[in-house]
Amino acid sequence: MNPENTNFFQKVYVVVREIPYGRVTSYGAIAKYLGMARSARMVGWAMNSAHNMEDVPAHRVVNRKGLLTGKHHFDGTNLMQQLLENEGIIIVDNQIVEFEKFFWDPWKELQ
DNA sequence: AGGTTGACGTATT
DNA sequence: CAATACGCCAACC
Repeated sequence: MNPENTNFFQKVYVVVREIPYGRVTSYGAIAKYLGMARSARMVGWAMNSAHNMEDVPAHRVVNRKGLLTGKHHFDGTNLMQQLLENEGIIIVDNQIVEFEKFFWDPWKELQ
């Protein structure tokens, strides 16, 4: 995989790195910010590549519902939840409690 | 070269 | 209001 050829992936990494501590965002929000709101799935694939990127906190990115859909992709079964809880985010049944409260919208924040 | 999958989201029934 | 269908676009088989 050559992220260097795909600016889209680079942009995703940049946005994810901009997520403040104790905050989370959604794939759609990032996709929208990048102008690819129609393909939130690509953000997920970008995260998959970001798996090698240590600077990209993929655990802070969840789906629109605040559900940790990709936690299974992490090393540990509940590693993603552990990381989020470590940042003060409460998670119950793989879902972020008061997701809207912790939600960080790049379109709104960085605009 | 073609078909399927997927860390999603929105629309429709 | 819940469940299902479909569209997106890249990667994988």
